[in-house]
Amino acid sequence: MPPLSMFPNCSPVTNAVNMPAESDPPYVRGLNEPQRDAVLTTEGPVLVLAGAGTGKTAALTRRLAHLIYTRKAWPSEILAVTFTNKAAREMKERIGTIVGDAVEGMPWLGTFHSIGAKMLRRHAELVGLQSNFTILDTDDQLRLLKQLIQAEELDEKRWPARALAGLIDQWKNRGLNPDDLDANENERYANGRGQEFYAAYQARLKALNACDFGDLLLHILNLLKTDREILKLYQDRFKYILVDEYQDTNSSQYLWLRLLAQERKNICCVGDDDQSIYSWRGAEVANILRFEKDFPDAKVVKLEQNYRSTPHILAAASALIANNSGRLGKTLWTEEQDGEKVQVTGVWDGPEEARRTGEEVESLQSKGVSLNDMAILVRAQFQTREFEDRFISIGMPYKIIGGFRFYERAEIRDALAYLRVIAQPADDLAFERIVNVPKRGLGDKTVEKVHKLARAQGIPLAAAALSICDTDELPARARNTLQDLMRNFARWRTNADELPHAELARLVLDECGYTTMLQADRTPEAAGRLENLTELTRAMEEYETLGDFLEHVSLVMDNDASDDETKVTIMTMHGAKGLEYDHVFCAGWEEGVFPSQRSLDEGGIASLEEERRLAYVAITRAKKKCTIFHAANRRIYGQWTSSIPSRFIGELPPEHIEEESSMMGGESLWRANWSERSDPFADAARGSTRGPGWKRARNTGSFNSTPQNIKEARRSAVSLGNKGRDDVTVGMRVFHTKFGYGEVMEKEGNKLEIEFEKSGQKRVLDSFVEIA
DNA sequence: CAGAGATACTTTTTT
DNA sequence: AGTATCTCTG
Repeated sequence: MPPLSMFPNCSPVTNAVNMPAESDPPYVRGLNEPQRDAVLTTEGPVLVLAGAGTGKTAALTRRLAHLIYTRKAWPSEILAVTFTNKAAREMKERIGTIVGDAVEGMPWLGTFHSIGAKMLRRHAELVGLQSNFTILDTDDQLRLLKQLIQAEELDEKRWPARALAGLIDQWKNRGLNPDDLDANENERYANGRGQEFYAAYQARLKALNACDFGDLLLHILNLLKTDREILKLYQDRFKYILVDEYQDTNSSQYLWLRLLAQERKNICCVGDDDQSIYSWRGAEVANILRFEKDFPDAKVVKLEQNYRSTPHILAAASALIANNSGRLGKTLWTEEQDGEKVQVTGVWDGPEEARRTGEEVESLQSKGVSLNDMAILVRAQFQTREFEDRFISIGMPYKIIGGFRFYERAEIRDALAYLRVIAQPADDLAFERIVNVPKRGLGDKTVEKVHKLARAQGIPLAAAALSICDTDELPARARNTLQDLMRNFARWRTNADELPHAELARLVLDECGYTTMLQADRTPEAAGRLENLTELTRAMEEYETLGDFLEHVSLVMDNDASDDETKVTIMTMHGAKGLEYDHVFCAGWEEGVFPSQRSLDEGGIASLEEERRLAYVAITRAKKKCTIFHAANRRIYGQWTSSIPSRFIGELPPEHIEEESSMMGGESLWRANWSERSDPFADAARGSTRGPGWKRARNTGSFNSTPQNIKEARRSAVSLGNKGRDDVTVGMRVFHTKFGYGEVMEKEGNKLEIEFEKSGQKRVLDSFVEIA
């Protein structure tokens, strides 16, 4: 690849028109044929099917650079949508290295949501909002819905706010307004009151001058659909449209794109159906198929040469994903030759998994591999804990991506709530959040009265609070406190005009007693909370206005603390999409964990296939080596459960993997561990519903060699505890065929810790000993 | 009204 | 197991 720095800041050339299209501009050098196509086919619809590690981002950024460089469009005339803010940032950076400062003028590069927010601020009044509307996060949203449900005196147990939130989200993702719901959809909440609640929620949002994530898409979609002028405005503006991770777009986003691209049809979508892992969030892989229907003359480019992984890794991933049906079908290949096989390691339990991973990480580190080149991928957030514990105890630097985000912490949200009330007195949710934080004696009773007044007069809570102070409605004490608070807010609002907002934040935190409260707090977390607040005010300094900052907070809530230290990364597989590491450790590949129990219970085959795509994504993150762990025992919901290896392990071709079990007795022990728990239906079902994975496992005699059907596997993964036998007790002398005589030191379920006379202390299964 | 204690519930995955 | 929310009591 030629150094692009040879063309530093290459500003758009003036004679771009004369530039022969076939000559090689600097930014296409080093690209393969399909990549070149993807970059240079600027006119008309283009669909790029890009397999994992095929240089998709390179092609994408260069395409953008090409458009700018050849002056086909100003940076401000390109709509470029990415899936995450991080991806947007990276793309901006990479384009910057090609076209220099021109990238600064790319206002329309971002996620659908951030672009939606930007548009909505301009046209807010058209949907009944003011342009300084608040973007609610899930927490606010949930509280709001709870209030609605309570107001209707619905049984919250039967109709949880969460469920309603999920439905509304779904509807918005599908581009459905309350009026668009059919009877079927309506029936999905509170016996046919779905529409009613959805509409009430929307009305409430409007009153609060707020919108949720889904609204950022839906409001704009509505505008594009109904307002010809607006549609025209954006159709004219966006000469070129570029969409990354197209397989993860939902209906709403798809409809956006179709409307916007209708006129010029210069739309380029890049995606990989095999990496679609967000259907639970409304993403529709079918959008890829729809693309070719809507744009029949679309040029389809397939990127299939993989530059990332070794052949073994690639082969393993390809074989795995081949188990899915209805794929568009790509054949990834690589010019690389050697490389290590994918390692599959069975361990006893979760802690051992973490220990082994730690050891491998240390060993790699001692060989000179940077911690930054290693990652541990898990299915669900709770799995990170085991690793965190272990890494702390061995002093291994690590970072956990995802999990609680900075702006989701209570103290941060409290601080922001204060600022929100200052910036927007109508923000009831924020007001409610902090009215009694820190505790100032304004409890439920007081708040309820304020609420009542607010509802009666149709005014915001803050306004109601103000006027209730003029009455004798409240006891003197509460009234004085509330009055004080409201005076404070009035003063802070004046301060807001004079002080930089970071200063204002510090002042408010001090004066409202929040700082004092934390200082008085003796719990170990308090110090960290104070630090977080300092960090918050520091971060605020980077933004022009409070509004800018708040927008950043609601939309760009990722917090990769920019630390320069090298650390091992621990994150979910979802979080790993789009990333790559030399060494990848995949943890917890067990039935019930991965594929997750939920996907097995509900969602059927489609959901299982999504899990498989997730597995595919995980494996293809690895450049040099991929290690997969599965544990025989794991604590789930605080309960020890035994589980069997994930079916996905069985789907990996034997010639590309290397299997290992850390347990003595190897496979026989595995078998023993769960063959005992016989399922009454196991015999009947045996051999009938077995997937391809099991077939292979049986032939090669790996650990999961006892025939099991899927149903049984599910059971054992979740509902079977380790009761153990009760005729063996601590202190008893027992005999083990391999280790001889010994004394039971500890008993935990069906596991025994035994001090053997000859072989020392071992951990064995109770079924393997007999009473001596 | 606040703190203690009981009890229910949790774990996908994210903008 | 841990937390988060609800209920009771001072």
